[in-house]
Amino acid sequence: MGERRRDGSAAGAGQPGAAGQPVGPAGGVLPRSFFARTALEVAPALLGCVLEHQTPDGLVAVELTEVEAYEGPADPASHAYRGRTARNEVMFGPPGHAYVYFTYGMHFCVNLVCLPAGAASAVLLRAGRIVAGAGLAAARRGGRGAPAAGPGASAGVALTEPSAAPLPLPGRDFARLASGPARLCQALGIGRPLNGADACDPASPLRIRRPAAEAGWPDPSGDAGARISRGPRVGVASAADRCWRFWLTGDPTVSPYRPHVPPRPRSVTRSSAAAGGRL
DNA sequence: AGTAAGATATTCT
DNA sequence: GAATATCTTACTG
Repeated sequence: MGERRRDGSAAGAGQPGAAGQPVGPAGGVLPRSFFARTALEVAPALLGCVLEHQTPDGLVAVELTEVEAYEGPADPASHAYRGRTARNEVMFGPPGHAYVYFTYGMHFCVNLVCLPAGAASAVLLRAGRIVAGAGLAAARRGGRGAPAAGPGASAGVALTEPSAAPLPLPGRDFARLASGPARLCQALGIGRPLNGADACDPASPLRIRRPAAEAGWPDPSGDAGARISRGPRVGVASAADRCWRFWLTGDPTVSPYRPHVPPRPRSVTRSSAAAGGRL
């Protein structure tokens, strides 16, 4: 299980046309019944599906390459582990909706809710390959050496010059556009306003579509199953033994696994220094 | 290559 | 006050 690849050599292979136009519509929107199962069942089935966000600036779509399942009360790593709060309320709602949360004071992450209303379960969308709107995605990401996103920079970025990041990007940069849950949100322009959006509604700005024509989907037990790997979730301290992270084997957009790193003892913060901390 | 530090919302102790 | 489902930049070898 812990197989992982870090090469980006094949990244350009799936890049959209030089004009950055959509390569073609994916399949129809996933039915709500698709999400009326446990996150553990939904997660691997989501791989290869297409998440798209329509805004006045344009459309950006990604094919999901990496996801993680989070169950509710039985999963110590889940936001729902300790019950309902203002933040995780959407997790307790009907399936197929987006649970967007803000973390580390800077980043957004997006989940898709599973199980019927009343139960809390969701799949975290960790990475994807851009299949439409790569130019817009790159502009949102700041072109390349994007300055660290300040609060509020992830969602309403001023796009004065979309051509600032012409395609094709170098393979490595293209692969990194949505490689990681916060990067994925930034590339798609997903922010707090989309919390609760119905991804199963074709009229919603945020939609989840089935693959255009994936052999073996949605039954991963066939040949397609060989392309899916699984391992422990990234960055979770508790329940690290649960292998609830799923990704497309060898895909360059999948972020390398990072075990949870316990925070270093903070040396001297402003507040502690002001309080008279020694050094 | 790897390691360190910073930004700081939300929740829990 | 401390931890967290993160990412970027700056530094060292």
